[in-house]
Amino acid sequence: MPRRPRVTPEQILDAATREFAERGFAGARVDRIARRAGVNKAMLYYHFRSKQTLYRRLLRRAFSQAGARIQRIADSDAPPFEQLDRVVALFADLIGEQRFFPAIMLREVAEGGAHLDVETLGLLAAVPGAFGRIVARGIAAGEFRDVNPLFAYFSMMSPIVFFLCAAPIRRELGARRLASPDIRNVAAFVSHVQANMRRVLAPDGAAGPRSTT
Amino acid sequence: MPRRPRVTPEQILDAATREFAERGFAGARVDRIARRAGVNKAMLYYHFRSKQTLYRRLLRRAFSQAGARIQRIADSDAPPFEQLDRVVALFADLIGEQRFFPAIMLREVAEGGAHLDVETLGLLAAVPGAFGRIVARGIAAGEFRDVNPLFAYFSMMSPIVFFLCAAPIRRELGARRLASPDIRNVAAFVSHVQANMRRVLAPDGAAGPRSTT
DNA sequence: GTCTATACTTCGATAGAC
DNA sequence: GTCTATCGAAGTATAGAC
Repeated sequence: MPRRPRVTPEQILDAATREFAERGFAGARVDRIARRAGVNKAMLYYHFRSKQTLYRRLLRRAFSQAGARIQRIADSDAPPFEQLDRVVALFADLIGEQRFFPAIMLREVAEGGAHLDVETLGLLAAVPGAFGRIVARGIAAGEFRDVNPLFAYFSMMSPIVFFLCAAPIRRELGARRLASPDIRNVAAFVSHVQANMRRVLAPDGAAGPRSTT
Repeated sequence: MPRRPRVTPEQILDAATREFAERGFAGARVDRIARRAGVNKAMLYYHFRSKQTLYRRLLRRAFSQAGARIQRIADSDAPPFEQLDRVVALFADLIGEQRFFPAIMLREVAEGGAHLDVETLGLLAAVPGAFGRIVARGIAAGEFRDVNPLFAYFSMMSPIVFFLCAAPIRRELGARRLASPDIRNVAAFVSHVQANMRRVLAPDGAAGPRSTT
């Protein structure tokens, strides 16, 4: 029975996520990823053919997880407005669990998806896809007003990702008294986005239901 | 009377904006910036001390312009909901004019502001600052409901920046039939965000005014 | 599977002539 | 102000022993 390797590829992916998040694809150093994961460079290249392979593998892992969990909400029999609240909270949770991943998303968007291959693109597309099904179902049920599901996706996801990623800059601005320092509260912002989305999707003339939490 | 230099520092800044947007700070190549601007590397280093100096200078230029133009809207005597519509449209316009800048913003946020010095941070902070004054004035006038102005800023700015930056990826997904290909319409998305913000800021019980355009 | 040592390349920055 | 040539540092990737 073979002994479990001391450092698993999984741990290398974790270290790489952090490095790519902090420095970007070009700025990431394979040396540093290896050191952070507790392996040497040769070991890393043994498990992953190249820096790019490593990068794509961690993207696929994160997109798969996110897509599956959103789809689970879509498949639940909760009413549309509750699914909406839940999916907003899920995004914040995902970021809490994978603290370094959203920065990678931001960079990849900025780069125009330069490092994405077809398989990774497919997994990425499943995320707005699953969200879109929630919105479409709400519209079909007459609970949501008729909006473009992809527009709704961007209106929901972008503020969450942006606000949470910008935490270090907001902290810096607060410390230097360039902005009010009291708005670091992530939970408050998540509630704000939930309230926004209820208003955005409420049918004309209705104020939309209050929080379901 | 001295002859105007063939290539002005201004042109170098433009070339650098594009290069930094496409490749990020670490991925940007000084050689390429020089070539794109039509100067040689030594000339570039003559005008700008280092890669980092160049980078900060272009950030300051863009933040100053954006901050000033938002403040101009805030200083106008247009009613709050119209100022809101205008500032959303302004963001889209700014991106149209400085097509490559938002990608730099996205990356800088992802990086936690690692390349920003105090002066640049100050100019950056003026952007949400000016927007916040529009919101605060609307709240004081009883036209907007009471929301955190910075929350409102992120709710407005993030979708615009994200959606426009993601255009290449959306195009790619459409071409590969991984997503519906028909949603490239920037103008439609801007209208969507304007409508969203009116709903977000409308006082409780009111549906908020219709479009003012 | 694990490691050390290193080959090969690229890049930021500068020297120094004009 | 403008240019050519180049230095030195740092990076990805691999060779080859164990």
